[in-house]
Amino acid sequence: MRISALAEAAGLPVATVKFYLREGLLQPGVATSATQASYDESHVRRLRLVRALIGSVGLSVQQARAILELVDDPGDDLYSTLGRAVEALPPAVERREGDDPYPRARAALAALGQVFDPEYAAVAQLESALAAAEAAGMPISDERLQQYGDLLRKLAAFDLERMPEEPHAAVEYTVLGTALYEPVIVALRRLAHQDQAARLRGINR
Amino acid sequence: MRISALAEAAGLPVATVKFYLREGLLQPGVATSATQASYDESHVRRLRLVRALIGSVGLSVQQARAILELVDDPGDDLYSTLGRAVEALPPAVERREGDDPYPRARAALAALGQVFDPEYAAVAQLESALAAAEAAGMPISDERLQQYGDLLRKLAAFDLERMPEEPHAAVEYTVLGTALYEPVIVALRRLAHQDQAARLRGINR
DNA sequence: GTGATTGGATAGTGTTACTCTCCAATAATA
DNA sequence: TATTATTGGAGAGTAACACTATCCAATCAC
Repeated sequence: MRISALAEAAGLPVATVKFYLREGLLQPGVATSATQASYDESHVRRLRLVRALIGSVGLSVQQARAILELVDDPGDDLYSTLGRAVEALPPAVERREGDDPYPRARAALAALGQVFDPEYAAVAQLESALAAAEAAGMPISDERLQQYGDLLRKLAAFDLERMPEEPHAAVEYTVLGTALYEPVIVALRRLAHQDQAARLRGINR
Repeated sequence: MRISALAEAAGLPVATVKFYLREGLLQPGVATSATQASYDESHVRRLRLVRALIGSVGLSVQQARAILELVDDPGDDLYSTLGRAVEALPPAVERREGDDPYPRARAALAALGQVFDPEYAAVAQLESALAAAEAAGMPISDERLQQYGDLLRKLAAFDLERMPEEPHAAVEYTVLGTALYEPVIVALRRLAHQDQAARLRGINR
């Protein structure tokens, strides 16, 4: 399969496929001569993954590259690989210095009784999200935090139970599951709100 | 308060405050002369909200404007206001035509027994998220869908129970709650995964 | 009265994600 | 074999975005 066939199979312009090659998002094909390379199904699958990450999940090219590198070359520690994946995912936050750089997140996680590594980017992401809610005049109450925390721990437990045994598959599941399932969760939450609102509305009429 | 004091109070450059004024994200101050206007605490609060939406939640200026317009001028129907808010929030999806434009979402919501309006943007967002997971080779199983759906309905029920009575407050709660609490939920899910992974890791050693 | 600040308009900047153009080398077809 | 089409690779161009800077005459503060 040459590049034009690959582009067609993936439903993308050739120029875009070349761009992804240049950016290192797509592995090069096997060069068969100075001006020809051949591609296969694995390239088509990869392009679909790239489009899913960039188009649907909304990652930047840089973020997608970071995620793909982790999937391609996961290292041996699932724990630290997940850490690096979360750092690559939005929202981008800068790591802070000083004692107690994440007071809201620390308090929240302590209230939930969760263990956490302050280096893990999600801590800074939680801090930023809690600060934004507060700044906008809608702080998260302790009660809401407990409720959210409980439900999301259940959700995480479910995910972890279904993690594949084999290390490489486990990394792919964890990293891509984080990136790909979050939009599903957000959409389902919005729909659950509508479902509940519709029921209330039905009752009120 | 003049513009420079306002900018300082919000921790932003004057040029940026002017930019937000131009873009209609910040309500104009009271003009006291041809070259002077006065601002108050409400402008400071608004700027904090704008920065929360743009900086922390990651909305574009356009999306933030759409959300702020809904909060400022909510109309009388909470249901349709929430619909327009969700349309303004990422991920941006285009509405599709034809019969059964959202097959995956339709099937998923039918399996969950949820009522839904196909015009509601979250349906297209769910379709896109499910398609992305599928394209990337990690489709959402029925079992996972049930689990996610159940937990998120519980979460939505909690949110709805705490909705303020007063209509304007209810709209603000619903629209801003959707925009501001989603990042909290995503961060908490990531942290719940880490918590669970750390516990597993502890057991394995 | 004079230097600083203001609102308002316009233009410029850096980043991002493509998209286009060009080229000589090669492949496909007549 | 001749000729037309396509390729990989490199570079430049583009459109959108979120600011940021500059200018200006009108006003303000001292």
